[in-house]
Amino acid sequence: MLGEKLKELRETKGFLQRQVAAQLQVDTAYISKMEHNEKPVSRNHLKKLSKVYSIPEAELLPLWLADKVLQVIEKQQYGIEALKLVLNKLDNDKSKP
Amino acid sequence: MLGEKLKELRETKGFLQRQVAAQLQVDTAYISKMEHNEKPVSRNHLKKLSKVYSIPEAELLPLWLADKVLQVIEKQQYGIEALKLVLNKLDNDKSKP
DNA sequence: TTGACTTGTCCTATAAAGGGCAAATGTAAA
DNA sequence: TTTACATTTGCCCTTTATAGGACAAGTCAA
Repeated sequence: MLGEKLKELRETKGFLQRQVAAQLQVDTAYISKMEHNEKPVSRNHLKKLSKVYSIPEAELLPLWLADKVLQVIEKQQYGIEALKLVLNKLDNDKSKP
Repeated sequence: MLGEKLKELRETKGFLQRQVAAQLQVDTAYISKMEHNEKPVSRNHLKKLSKVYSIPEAELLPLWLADKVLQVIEKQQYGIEALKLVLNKLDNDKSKP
């Protein structure tokens, strides 16, 4: 999910991977993999990316987290049930902290 | 979430941690930690536990997965948003596989 | 051809899993 | 009020997995 967003941002801003790579001080292959969800994006890179693309980090963070969740449940049975359990629990914990 | 369930199961079956520990071939401290969510439960142990307590693994798996998800989003902002994004994506992917 | 991007392979460092041991604490009964 | 288990907690250790990243070679479009 994050990958697509990053690619889209880069393209609408008209940047080349080479340019973004320079800002993060990595090579272009690394950027390519981020945009294809083949490498996780570190919190640190996420922050830099939000600067490079001039958007609030808050716009990327949910996607970033979602990818991490996705990776936990992918190829696993009961993923949806698990997510619902978690949502319920969070809801529940909120009312009595 | 899983910990509480394991403890409850053990108690209603009237087992001691020592007995369960023997079945899994670990020490009682390890069982205690599982029941307090202080150590993750491996898939393998989960399977054994389902046998020890004579319940289908399917009764434990969602809780087990939920704990893993929880651990990803805990102490993180936008956890709920992320979960909702994931649920949407899964829903979406289902319709066009 | 050249420049942009992708893909595969490899390496290293760090973090987490899996687990033991000892000491502390809880608890019931003699 | 000791004794005897059951459980919990803290600390330690080793192994495995993953993150983070480089590099080379491949593909794709103009």
